[in-house]
Amino acid sequence: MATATNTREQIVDHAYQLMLQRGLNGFSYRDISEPLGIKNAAIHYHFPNKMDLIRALVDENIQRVRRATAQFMAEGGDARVQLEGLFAFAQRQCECGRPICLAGALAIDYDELPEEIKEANDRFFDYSRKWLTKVLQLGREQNVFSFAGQAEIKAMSILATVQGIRQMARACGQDILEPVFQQIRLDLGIDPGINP
Amino acid sequence: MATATNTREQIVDHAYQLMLQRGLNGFSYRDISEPLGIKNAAIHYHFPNKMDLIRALVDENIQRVRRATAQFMAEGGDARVQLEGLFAFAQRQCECGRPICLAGALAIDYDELPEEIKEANDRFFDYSRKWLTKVLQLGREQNVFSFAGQAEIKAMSILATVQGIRQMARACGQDILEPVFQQIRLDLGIDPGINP
DNA sequence: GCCTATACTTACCTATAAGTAAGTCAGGAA
DNA sequence: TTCCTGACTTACTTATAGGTAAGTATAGGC
Repeated sequence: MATATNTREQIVDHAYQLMLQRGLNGFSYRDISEPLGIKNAAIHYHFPNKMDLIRALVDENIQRVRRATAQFMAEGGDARVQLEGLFAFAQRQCECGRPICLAGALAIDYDELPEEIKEANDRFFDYSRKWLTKVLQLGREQNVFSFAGQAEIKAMSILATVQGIRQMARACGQDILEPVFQQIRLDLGIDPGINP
Repeated sequence: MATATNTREQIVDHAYQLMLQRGLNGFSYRDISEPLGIKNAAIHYHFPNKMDLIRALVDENIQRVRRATAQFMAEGGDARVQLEGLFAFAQRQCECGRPICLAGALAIDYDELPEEIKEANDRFFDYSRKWLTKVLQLGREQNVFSFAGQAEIKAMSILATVQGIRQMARACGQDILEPVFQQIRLDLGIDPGINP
């Protein structure tokens, strides 16, 4: 049928939004099927059980970050632009009602997840850390970042800060994002006068 | 009855643990009543509905942080000791199966919460931020911390980092905590040779 | 010894969750 | 033209959730 892939995509889209706003146990198949005007069983047709659906969200999540960073990972580039990309992404997600990221949302339900989903989610963290490590290493070489310690640990630390502030934005509002991003820039010794 | 307050406390204890491990919608009254050898209705007796129970957890959370920091907030003290207290607390919580903090766990379920619980939870964030801001300000005056920007924003940034890394510890294991805490120390220019 | 409040248990209710088996129906291949 | 496959719907099942009303046992005050 012509709408086949379309329905599947719409299910994933809705599930993604619901997952980020309410968590794994905070939404049901009805929350997806009703707004789409389909039946619950239609979701079961595409995703036999809920974990199959969650698996699709995790895969989607990995693909998105890979797409967004593919060029940099292959060819390198301006470190500051990459870092600003991370900030802008978090900002946009907040604005469209997705303050908390998928990997963060799944952390709460972690021991409910089957092993393969844990592994897939871990790959998202691994990839993100590798990307930001490369950004920081290059930025140091380009003399636009300055920080103490290993790039890999600094990368974990910045990812944690972004993760944490997105979580806190739910309570405090998204206005806290930009000041904290500015603090990260300050801590990286970024000269505000020089734009990339 | 002699066991009255005891039962109530045990309910709160179990609920606290379950809330942190599975999130608001990830545990049921049965998960509390069964291990305690009581009936679901006994929980309803103490907490007429689930939100009353959650409210008790949030109150408990605020009281704990106030107790832990009361002396410093009244009289001041060594800034490094306070900061290490935060790190040690996070470390201990991870070790006893509570990687994610209550306020963070509730962030996922935020729009499900009644207004009064949101406000109570916000007070936890506010209080934590005020405490850490004071720690950073004093540390700067004591010449043991050095950082760029406002103490209040730096405080938010550090709280976010701790919050975020605790979330990530669920996936990556608690071994990532200490390196990231060390990064926070480095970023604060803490001299590792001088112990408080 | 009776009374009352506290701290429960027993026995229910209703709603909703995830999931399934069987049927429908359109469109393309043989 | 028939038949098969993909994409569903209809109509169910079973389990569990949160919640309630009425009853019970015990301790302490009078």
